[in-house]
Amino acid sequence: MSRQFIIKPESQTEIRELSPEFSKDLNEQQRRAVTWGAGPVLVVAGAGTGKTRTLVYRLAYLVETGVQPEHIVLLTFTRRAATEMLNRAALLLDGRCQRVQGGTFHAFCLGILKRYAPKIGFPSNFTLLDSSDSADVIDVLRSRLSTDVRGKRFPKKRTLQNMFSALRNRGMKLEDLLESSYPQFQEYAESIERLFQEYASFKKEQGLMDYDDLLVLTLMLFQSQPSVLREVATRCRYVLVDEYQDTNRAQALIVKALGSVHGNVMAVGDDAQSIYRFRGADQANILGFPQEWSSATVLKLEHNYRSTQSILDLANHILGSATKKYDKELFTEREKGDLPALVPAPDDRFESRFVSQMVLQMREQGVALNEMAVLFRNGHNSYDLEVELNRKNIPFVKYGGLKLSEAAHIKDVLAHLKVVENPKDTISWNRILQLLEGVGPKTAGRILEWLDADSDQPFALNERPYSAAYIDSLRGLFSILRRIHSANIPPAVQIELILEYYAPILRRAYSEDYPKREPDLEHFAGIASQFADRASLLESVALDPIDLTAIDVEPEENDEPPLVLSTIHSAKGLEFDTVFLIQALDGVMPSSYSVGSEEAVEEELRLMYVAVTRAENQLFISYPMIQYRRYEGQYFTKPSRFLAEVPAKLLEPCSLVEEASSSNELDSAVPTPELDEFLSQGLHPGTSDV
DNA sequence: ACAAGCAGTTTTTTT
DNA sequence: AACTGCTTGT
Repeated sequence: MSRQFIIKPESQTEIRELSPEFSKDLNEQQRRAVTWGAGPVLVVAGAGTGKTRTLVYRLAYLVETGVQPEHIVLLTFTRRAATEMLNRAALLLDGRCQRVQGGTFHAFCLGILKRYAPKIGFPSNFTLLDSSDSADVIDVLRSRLSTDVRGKRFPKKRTLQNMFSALRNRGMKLEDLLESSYPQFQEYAESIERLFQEYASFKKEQGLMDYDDLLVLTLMLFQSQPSVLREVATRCRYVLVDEYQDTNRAQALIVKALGSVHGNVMAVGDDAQSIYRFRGADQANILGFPQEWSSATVLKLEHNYRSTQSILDLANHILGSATKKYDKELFTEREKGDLPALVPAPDDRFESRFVSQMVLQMREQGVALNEMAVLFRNGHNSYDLEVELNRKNIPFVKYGGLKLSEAAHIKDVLAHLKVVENPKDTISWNRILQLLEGVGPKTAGRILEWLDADSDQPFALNERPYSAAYIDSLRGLFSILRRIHSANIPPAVQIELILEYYAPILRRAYSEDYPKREPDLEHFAGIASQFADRASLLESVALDPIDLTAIDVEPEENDEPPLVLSTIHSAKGLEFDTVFLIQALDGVMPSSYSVGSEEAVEEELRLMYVAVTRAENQLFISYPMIQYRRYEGQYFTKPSRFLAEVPAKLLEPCSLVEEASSSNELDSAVPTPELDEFLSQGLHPGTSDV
C-alpha cells in the first residue's frame, strides 16, 4: 500500500448558520436535515412533509458552505426528479450548482462504466439494452434450446427476463427464486440456469449491457479494481439519495461503496411508500440503514403541508394495518376539509361519466385542470375514461402505461438507427430484415450469415444467392442505411430519411391501424431532433423511455394545461388539489397477482397509501360494481379490501343517481336481485347526490 | 420450406 | 395491443 497523506478539509471546519432567507422556509425538523454536518443520516420523510424542499435546500446549503458542486452526488429515481431538484437549488444560488453529479443510479453507473468498461472486459462503446431489447436477446437464446423443453410450458421471454433480473439485483440463487416465486417452473431449473449463463456470455461477447448490468458490473468493477473505487469515492464527498425506500440490494451496495471514503451519506425516503418490490426494491434497505451504517442518525419529517386533516386521517388509517414500518404519525395544521368520498358506480361507463362530470364541476369552481389527477393501478384502467374525456373535449395527458419507445412501430424505426450505429447488432438486423416483404425468421437468419459486419462497408450488398422475391426491397434497405451511415447528418435528418423509407412498410404491416401510429412517428421525430448525435439519442431513449402520450408535440400557447391521468407508480412525488382514484377493486388493488404473498399484498396497501396522499383538498375513490369479462359476461366486483373496513367517518360512502329527466337507465343496467345481495354484504350507499 | 394471414389468449407496476 | 399456434398460399 502506498503512503497516505491526510489533508484537512478546506471549508468544512465549521458548519455555518443557514442564511436567514433560507431558514424561514424550513421547519425545525427540516432545518436539522438541511444543516446536517458530516456522517451518515437517514431522513424518514412522510408523504407531503417537504422532502423535495429539504433536499433542494440541502444541496444549496452544501454549496453555500463551500462544498464544491462536483463533489456532491444526487441520486434520484428518475431523471426528471434530478433535473427538477438541481434547477430549484440553482434558483436559490444564482445557478451555482450546475456541476453537481446527479441522475438515476443507472445513468450514474453508465457514466462510470463508459470510462472504465475495458477494465472488466467490455468495449468502451458497449451497447445499452432497454428492457424489450434484452427480452429479445433472451428470446433468441430461448428458441435455440433443445426441443425437449420447447412447446411445453417453458417460461416466456418476459418471465425469464424478470427472473434473471431478480437473480441479479437481489443476489439470489435460482433455486430459491423458483421455489418462492415460480414453483410451476421448478422442473426446468436446469435449462433456466443454462439460459441464464448463456445470456450473460452472449452479452459479453457482443458488448451488450442491460439495466441490471449497469448496477452489477459497476459493483464488480469496484470490487476488482479498488483503485477505481477509491478514485470515484474520493470525489463523492457528499452523497444524497432520494427515494431510498425503492432501492434494491445492488443500489444499496453502490451507495455503500460511494460512501466508503467520506461516509457522508444522506438517504431520504419513506418506508411507507416503498412500491417497487417487483423490480427488486428491498424495503430492508431503508429499515436497515441504521444497522448498515452503524453510526447513522435517523431524522423524521412528520409535519405534512399538503393534505387536509380528513385526507390524512384516511391515509393514516390505511397505513395502520401495515406491519413493517418506522413509527411516525403525520400531522397537519390544515383545516379538516371535506371527507374523502367512496363512490360505487354501476359500471365502467358510469364511473367514467362520474369522473369527467366531476372534473368539469371542479373546474367551474376554480380548480385548474392540471391541479386534478386521475390515478389508477394499471395503465389500461383508464381506457374507458380516456374515451369519455375525448368525447367531452377535456384535454388530458397520461403518464405511465405504454412507453413511446416500446410501441412496435417506434422500435422498428429505432432498429434502423441501431444497426447503423452498431452493425453487429443482430437483434436489430433481424427486426428490420423481417419488415421486408417475403422475409421471415429463416430468411433473415440466412441473410445475416451472409453479411460481413466487420468489413469497412457493412452496408454494401455482396454477391450471394439472394432470392428474387425480396432482392429489390433488400437493395432499398441497404441504400437507405448507406446514406445514413456515410453522411455526417444530424439525427433529425436521419430520422426523416428512415421515416420516408418506412412509411409504406408501416402501411403494409399495420394495415388496420396505421393512421393511429403515424402521429407517433412525427412525435418521435420531434423528440429526436433535439439530440446532437445518434449515439446520445439511442442512449437517452434506452435509459429513459419517453412517455407515449405525455408530451404534446407542439403545446399551443393558449391551450389549457391538461388534466393528469397517471398510474400510481408514475404519480410518485407529485401532488394535486383533487385526486380521483378509480378502479379501486379487489383484484386490481391489490392486484390479483399479489394475493398469494403477504408481502406483495402489503406493497399494494402502500400503493393505496401513495395514491391517497397525493391529494391536497379533495379525494374521490370510485369503482364499478359490475364489470364484463370475455366469456363470463357481466360479473359482480368486490371493492378493494383495503377500503372495506374503513369507517364511514373517515371515508364517506356516496351513491350515483341519474338525473330524473334522463330516464331510468341506471335501473335497467343493473339486475336488481343480485345488486341487493351485493349491497347487503358490502358497502351501503349513502344518499349524497353527485 | 417458408412466409403471411387468421383466430384465440392474455395483459401489473418501470429504470 | 401483442404473442402464440394454426392454416393457407407461394
